[in-house]
Amino acid sequence: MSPWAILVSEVMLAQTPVARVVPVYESWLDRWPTAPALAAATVADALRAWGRLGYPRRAVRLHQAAAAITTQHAGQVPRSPAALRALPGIGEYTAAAVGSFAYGQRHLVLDTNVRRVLARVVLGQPGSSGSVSASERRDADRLAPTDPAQAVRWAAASMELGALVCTQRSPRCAHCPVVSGCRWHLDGHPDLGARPRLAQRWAGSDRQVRGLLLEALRREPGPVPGRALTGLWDEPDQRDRALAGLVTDGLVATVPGSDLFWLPGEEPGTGRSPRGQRSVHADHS
DNA sequence: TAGGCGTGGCT
DNA sequence: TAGCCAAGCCT
Repeated sequence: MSPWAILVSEVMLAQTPVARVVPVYESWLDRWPTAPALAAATVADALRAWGRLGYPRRAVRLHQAAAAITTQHAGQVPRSPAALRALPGIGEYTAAAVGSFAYGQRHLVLDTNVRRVLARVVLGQPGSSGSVSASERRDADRLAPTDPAQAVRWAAASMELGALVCTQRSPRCAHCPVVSGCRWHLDGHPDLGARPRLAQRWAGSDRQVRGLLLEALRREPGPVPGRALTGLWDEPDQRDRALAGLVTDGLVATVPGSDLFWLPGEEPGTGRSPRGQRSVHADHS
């Protein structure tokens, strides 16, 4: 796998089950095998190829990252954590994962699975929450091998352990290779309360409306009148709010007052490079 | 820093 | 059935 392929996989796998990622990932890399290839496409192309993976802003940010890689790094995914971290949509975890799995560097790859494993084994707690703490980094740094190649293996192994064995709801302790040293298991699986985060209501949420609107725009080849979107949701205020949010987030383009909406990159009109017809958001960036 | 951000399978 | 859950990032 190329560093670009690894970067794409990490972005897609964030918050999305691997089984759903695989087909999109394969067709995506088949179409855009390098960052410059994606950068040459439109955001609309990226959003349609993203399909129903969810969190479509990831597709927009991946497109932005591809552009930055093309213009600022000669088309090559950067190696340094700082440069990776500076790319749109690349946070601490993804930068560490790309540095590790693409370039063989030693990093603390603290995704939700690794953090849960460490919380249970080291602290005897059912899980972790919030942002990564200094003590979590100390524990991870103490446990990870010093040698970079071994540290990469350790990172991959600890992620797998959390994803397949030390799972959130039904941990398979009988099959766990480190159960004998797991403080949480030895303590009898205490449930120290601390609910991670209350699940947000889905039905009737702005997220649901955004999903409906974007799905409709993905299906259309070009600009769509706002009135064509009204039938998708019966509360006009919420529909307008959701649409405005999509524009703000760079997922939808429009011209203020025009009542036309489209996926960024497929501007209506003359067909010439339409400077003034980018999204409202882009005009201020 | 808590909350917003999609989607669909699983229990 | 209605939550719960899945390799985060950003503001």
